[in-house]
Amino acid sequence: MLEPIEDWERSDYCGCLRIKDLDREVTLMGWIQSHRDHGGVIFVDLRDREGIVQVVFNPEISEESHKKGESVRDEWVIAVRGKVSERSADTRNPNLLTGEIEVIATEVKILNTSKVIPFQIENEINVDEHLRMKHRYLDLRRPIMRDNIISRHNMVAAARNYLNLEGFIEIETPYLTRSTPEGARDFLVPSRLNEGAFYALPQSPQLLKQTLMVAGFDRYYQIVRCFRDEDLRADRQPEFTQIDLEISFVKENDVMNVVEGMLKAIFKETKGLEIETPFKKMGYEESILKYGTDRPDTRFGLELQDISDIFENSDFKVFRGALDKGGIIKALNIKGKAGELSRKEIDALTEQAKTLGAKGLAWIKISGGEWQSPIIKFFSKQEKERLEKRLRMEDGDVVFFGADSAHVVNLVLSQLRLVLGERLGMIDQSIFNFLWIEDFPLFDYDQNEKRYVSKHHPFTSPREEDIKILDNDPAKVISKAYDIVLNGVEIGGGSLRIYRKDIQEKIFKAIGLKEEDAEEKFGFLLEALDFGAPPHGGIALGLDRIVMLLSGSQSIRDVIAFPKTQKGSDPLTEAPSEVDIRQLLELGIRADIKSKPE
RNA sequence: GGAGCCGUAGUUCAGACCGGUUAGAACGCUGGCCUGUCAAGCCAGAGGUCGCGGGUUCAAGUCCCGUCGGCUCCGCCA
Repeated sequence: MLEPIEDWERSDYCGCLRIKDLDREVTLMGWIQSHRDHGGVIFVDLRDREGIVQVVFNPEISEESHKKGESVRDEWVIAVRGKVSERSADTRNPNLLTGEIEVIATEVKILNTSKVIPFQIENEINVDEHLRMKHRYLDLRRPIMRDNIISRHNMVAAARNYLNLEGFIEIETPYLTRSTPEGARDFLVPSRLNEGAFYALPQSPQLLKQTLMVAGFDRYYQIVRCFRDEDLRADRQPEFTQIDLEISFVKENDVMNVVEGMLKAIFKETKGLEIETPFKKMGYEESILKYGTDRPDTRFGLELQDISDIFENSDFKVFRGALDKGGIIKALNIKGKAGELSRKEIDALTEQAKTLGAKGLAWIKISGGEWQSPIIKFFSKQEKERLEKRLRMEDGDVVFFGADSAHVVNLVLSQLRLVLGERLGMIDQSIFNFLWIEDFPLFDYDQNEKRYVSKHHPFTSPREEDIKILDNDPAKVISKAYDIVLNGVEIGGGSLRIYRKDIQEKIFKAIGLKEEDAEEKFGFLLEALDFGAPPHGGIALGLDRIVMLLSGSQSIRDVIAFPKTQKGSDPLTEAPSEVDIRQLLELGIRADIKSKPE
């Protein structure tokens, strides 16, 4: 039944045929999207990567082709020769780009069959993701997935094109590199030639791209895979792709200009969208204050307000207690939406807040001039007045409160802000809202390890004016780092780097890295800094996340051809897998192998 | 490491709260009819290790314990 392709050559993509191709003899090859057998005439929707066209099998045109048309099933692969003809007015399909025409089959070859597919090849499916991944070759046949992958390709092409024209040189850095156990957990690769030693897959090419600056390649980029052995999320995979770049002899704005130009080109070329540059900028402190996060979604307002001062001497134990423990109190006023939020819904939000570590979620609802709230009875008259004035509370408002450590309050209220923004339809889904966050503190204090740690990474330059307080007031030091945020998603981060050895050593000292440890881990960089390192800076953009936002996908997995599940496994290849004991012996590695029959 | 939701025909789900006859529906699949459909239609039919293991019970898809897997989130992600 199956026939070889022989000398048949495809003349067109199914999805590309139009009325302009009328009367042409074409040869198509593709998959059967659906077949409709009317006993006489048979219709087949033939699909390839460009789309679908209707093929007609008419026994009066070709008895043999019609017979084959009767036998075919969904997802079989066929080749069709036939003539492009115009559909009559009443049989046109406006839902298909090819809907004005159809191909009348004169000759057919069945190239391959298919088992019955486990899920439909169409956009709107609701199928377990494990099943989709196990049959990824089918999942990727779905138009929406195909478009995501193609859109990703177009985006990379646009980025390369822009950077090439701007004088950047793409340079590859090794994937087998050295473990530097600062930051994320490394994926390790045992070295056979050096028993007991390991390579690490790079978390980013950070140190090597800085080395390239010292080498004089003053404008570098790379579309590069990075690896981090941490837990997965909807927007986090253990291997992901960055648009990584680094430039010598620049200031923050120069890097930002390149990124803005590149994103402008990408959106123009892949979406036909004009995005406005330069992007808005916001200081880290302002972002935390108003939005409770360093990646605010600024497509809508709904800002948080710090009201700690109002309750400094309050009798309300919950609020006062939070303050006494060094915490804060913040409020979120949902203007005029009291009618839209039921008590039941507020209770559900409270439960949600608890999963984030809050002890509860206080609220006040104003309706008919009445303040309804389980906590209002604990407020003094003065507190009520100051609250009303500060939050501009009016009839119809709902106010939510967070009182806890700054971390919990910001986490809970920033989440609540997003949930309510979405729920109440305050977000314009058609907008792409870019924002730079700058003036990050250089360090965070790690409570567990009782030491300062780099907020960005230890090669980030502090502001010149802060170098003198590095030793005695590290918490106050501001860095020359910048993050770029799109619709509340961090899509990239970068900084001006340290290019002087003495300052780099000071930073290592500030984060408690001993001289000999610094020497062992980063000795090559420190030495390079001693051989004429130019001032330089750069950024890394998360390619997968940008494609995710650009395509309106809910998960990064939908823009990666072969992603991993939350457990880091791949249902298609069944990676990771156990390995042969002989492989381990060669590597000088012992492991607890669960015995597994052949 | 922790929290939540989910797992029943090929697929998506109902059945579970309140244990009891032969586990249902839709789509898909198979066969038949059908010359203008495009989510084709009509008729007939097949299809189940209720994720897995253990427990309670006269009796478990349903209750209990454990475990595996998928998703979301916290921690983690310099």
